[in-house]
Amino acid sequence: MRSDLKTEKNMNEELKKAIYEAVNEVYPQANIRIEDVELIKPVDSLYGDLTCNIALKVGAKLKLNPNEVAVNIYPKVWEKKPSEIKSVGHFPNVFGFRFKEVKSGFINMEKDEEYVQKDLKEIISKGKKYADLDAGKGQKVQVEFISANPTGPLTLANGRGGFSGDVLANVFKKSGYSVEREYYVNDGGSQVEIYMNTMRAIAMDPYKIGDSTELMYQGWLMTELAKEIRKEIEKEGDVRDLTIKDWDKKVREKEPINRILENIKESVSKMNIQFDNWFSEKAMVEKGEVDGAIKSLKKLTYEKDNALWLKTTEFGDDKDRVLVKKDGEKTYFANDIAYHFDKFAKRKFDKVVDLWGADHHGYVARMQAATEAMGFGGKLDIIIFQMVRLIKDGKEYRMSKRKGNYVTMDDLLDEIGAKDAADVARFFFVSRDFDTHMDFDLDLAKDTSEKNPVYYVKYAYARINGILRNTKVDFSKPDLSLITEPAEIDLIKKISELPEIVESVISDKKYPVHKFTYYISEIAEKFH
RNA sequence: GCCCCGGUAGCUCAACUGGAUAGAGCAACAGCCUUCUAAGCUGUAGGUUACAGGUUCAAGUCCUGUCCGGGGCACCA
Repeated sequence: MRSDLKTEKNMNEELKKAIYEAVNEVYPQANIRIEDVELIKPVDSLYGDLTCNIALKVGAKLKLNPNEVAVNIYPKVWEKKPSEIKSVGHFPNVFGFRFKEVKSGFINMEKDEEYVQKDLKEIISKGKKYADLDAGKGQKVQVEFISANPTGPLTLANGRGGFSGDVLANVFKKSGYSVEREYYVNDGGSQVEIYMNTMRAIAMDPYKIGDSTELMYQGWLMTELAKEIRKEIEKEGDVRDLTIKDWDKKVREKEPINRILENIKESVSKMNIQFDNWFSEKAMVEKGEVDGAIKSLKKLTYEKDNALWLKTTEFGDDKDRVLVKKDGEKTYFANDIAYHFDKFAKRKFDKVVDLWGADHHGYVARMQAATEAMGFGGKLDIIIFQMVRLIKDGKEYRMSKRKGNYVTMDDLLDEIGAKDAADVARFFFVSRDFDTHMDFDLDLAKDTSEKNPVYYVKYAYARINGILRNTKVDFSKPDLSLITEPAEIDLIKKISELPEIVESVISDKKYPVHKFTYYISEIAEKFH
């Protein structure tokens, strides 16, 4: 089955071919290959809808004036008859684009009106399915994001990773992939033990920790939770004679990790994110999967200083890494390898995308190396996103000194205050390139006027719906000949860029989802 | 010391992967509207893309070096 989008792509290919042939007819000595012919979207619609720079290249090669070259080439192009399009039929212009002008050596082209109308027809008939691609047909992809340790609440950084991951998963779905969203719960390993021990210590003697110490927010929350748990234990009976062992047992019975995980799940749901899977590290370890994964890598490991090492340097890492420590404990890295082994070997994902904060970038090389060592090279993409600061009243915003400088997602959503706070946060967090440090402007986020880009877009959406409610137009039988206003055509052209944008986001390993926020702002602007 | 990311208008950021006159939103300024306030509408101005070289017909974009900011360099997780 051939989608209309493919037809457009094919037409572009035909156009390229026609240009290529035209150049070789007029300037055979330039030795232009078909790959040299580029069709580019101009920076400004002033220059039309599509442009070709081939005359600049030929001009440079043959030391000729590019303008003259362009003028000599373009008439030949539109003499060409594309092979395939004939059957499609009725376009007065066979390529969907007609010649506009030669300027600064560029051959500028304009999209044909009938072609624009055809786009509109497709947009109307497909509705929400417009720009659905089949690029990922039959492919399983997993997006893993947030995955914050269940030892504290979600913070700003998790907001960025969370919303971006969720949006990326949507884009994959739009591109035809079967998508799974996953949260990796780090509930195993020695870190949890340390956490439990600290909880027990605070619960036993909450005043020792006291109010005087400058604790980080996570520590602060931990203290609150430990005090709460102590109160519950006190209700159950006299605590004066309890031993450390008793305390340990009782604190564990209160399941502090699960409580925090529940808190995280609530925050995630407030963010309108739905995970398909909460993957427990602990459960994986208990199933013995780590040993299995290590075994599968046996040929690439060696013993040194009583520890077991993986030769990650053979796959581009700058040093080898320890899998099993000399005390016999497995490293976090070993668990992570098992986790990714599970994703690829057991669950058979064709592609996995992990979203990590910038503080994990040093971990990328070894994870990629391990993935390659396991035989799944090229299937893992790791997105590193830069840090987030919260700006309020023009200054970096911190919570009270006692709580340190962690700002939780719950606090942020409360602070924004609006009913649709999650939408606002989503838009803001997603609107920056992953490589850019982000300042989250709280004052702007709280503004509900059109100054706030989120509401600018939302109001446009509301107006569109208002018009649709009151209109008598029958969209099942649109009269396209009524579309003549330049503003209308402009808007349709913009909307019809969507398939291209979806495609470009998904095919770029950096997955620049921020493009969508700019795109919808432009649509809203053209609509207004 | 080494590695990663950034440096673009007063501020926060874009720039479709090397193309044309570097664009938006805030803020600023001018005018209009409103009984006042808040807001709104129209317009204006704002740039040697950190700096110095290099490659190219063409560089914010690629290469080299320097400076500044952020992050990271565990048998931690």
